[in-house]
Amino acid sequence: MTIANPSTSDDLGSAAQRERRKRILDATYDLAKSGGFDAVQMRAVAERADVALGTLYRYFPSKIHLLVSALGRQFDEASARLGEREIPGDTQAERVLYVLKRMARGMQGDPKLTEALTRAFMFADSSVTNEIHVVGMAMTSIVTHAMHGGVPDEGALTDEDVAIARVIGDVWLSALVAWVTGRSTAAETAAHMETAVGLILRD
Amino acid sequence: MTIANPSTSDDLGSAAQRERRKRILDATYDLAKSGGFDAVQMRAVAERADVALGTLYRYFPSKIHLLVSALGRQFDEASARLGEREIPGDTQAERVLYVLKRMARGMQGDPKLTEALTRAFMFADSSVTNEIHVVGMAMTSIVTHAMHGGVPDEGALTDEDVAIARVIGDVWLSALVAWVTGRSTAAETAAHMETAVGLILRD
DNA sequence: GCATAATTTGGAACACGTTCCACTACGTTT
DNA sequence: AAACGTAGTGGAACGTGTTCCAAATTATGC
Repeated sequence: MTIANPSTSDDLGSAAQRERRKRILDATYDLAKSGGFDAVQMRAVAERADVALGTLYRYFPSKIHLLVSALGRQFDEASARLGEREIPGDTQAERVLYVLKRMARGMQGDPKLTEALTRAFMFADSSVTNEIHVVGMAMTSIVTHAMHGGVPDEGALTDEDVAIARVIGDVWLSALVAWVTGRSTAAETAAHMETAVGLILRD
Repeated sequence: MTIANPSTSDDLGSAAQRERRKRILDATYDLAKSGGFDAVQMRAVAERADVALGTLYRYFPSKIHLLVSALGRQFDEASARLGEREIPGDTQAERVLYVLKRMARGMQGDPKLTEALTRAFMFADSSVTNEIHVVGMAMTSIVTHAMHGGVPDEGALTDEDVAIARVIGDVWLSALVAWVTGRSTAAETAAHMETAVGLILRD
């Protein structure tokens, strides 16, 4: 018996499988967008994606895997969009804040979606390492890209740059959780990020 | 009809109620310590605390409230223990790292417990704001105490000190989540915290 | 085109968080 | 001491994530 795992194996399977996978992620996205974490119910996802429950679980072994995969797709897209353009701002801090604010705006426009994806990310255990890694890389790449002003000069990426980007990503994540769970407002979150970036990126 | 809520009301109720509350938190602690988040099952907590399931829910309206309250008790104790002593180290960075490492050691000694409490903390929504606040304050107070060298000179606590402490707390939390969920090792976590504190607390 | 393997389906079943209810025990007021 | 209200008990029941299975469907090798 071949053990196929369409969600993590490198080869993406047949066209029909790729199509199913996309339908599932789209359904997840829609449900998350309209009702948040709680609305992403496995039976509902399966029904909307027009697959059986068992099939859904074959593609994504848990609700968390499913949501984190959807988050990964989001971040990849955001990262690609931002990668195309120059980032305005004269200092690293300004550019990073520009990008973070931009992302924050996007997320605030879809609070339910953001809540669902963030919750899943925070709840993920080690079985979701691969999917998490995708998100972490995208986050780091977004921040380093902003630090370097949007010029794709990858040679200039030092270890310290990456370390800094990871620290900023950490603060961003904590702030996001606080916002998503209603413990802080969007304005407080923005102010907090300014403080943090100001501290970390003193030029 | 008086609406009693023994878990959040300021007055802690009768001695019997305080006793029940303690038994419940102790049971939570024991179960979390031996089996982590999944082992803290409401029926199991109720049974071990010798309380009916309905009573458990009267004291703590959800599993998350329960675990976050237990976490709050932990942090309060840690904060009190640390508050008594002078913190060794010549610079703010050294002292903060000393304290963080100390806490990390404690947490690594009880990985299951740490996993349960951290998971709950990250999953909490706005209905848990009060309990979360207790934890946040304890964390901030631990870090600022370390920054000031352990001398209880509260007058010196500036807004910036608090902001810095919060940023460090954010990084610490993200690192903790990564460690708890098996995405990074204890050593990586420690190194990451050194980087972050070094960046944030350049004297 | 057939035989065989792999995948998908539909749905039952289970686990655990949560809710609800009827009943009992207890402490307070009078 | 009697009546009343509040808290606690025991247990059934419900919702949703997850698992499992037999039957149907689809893909693959010959």
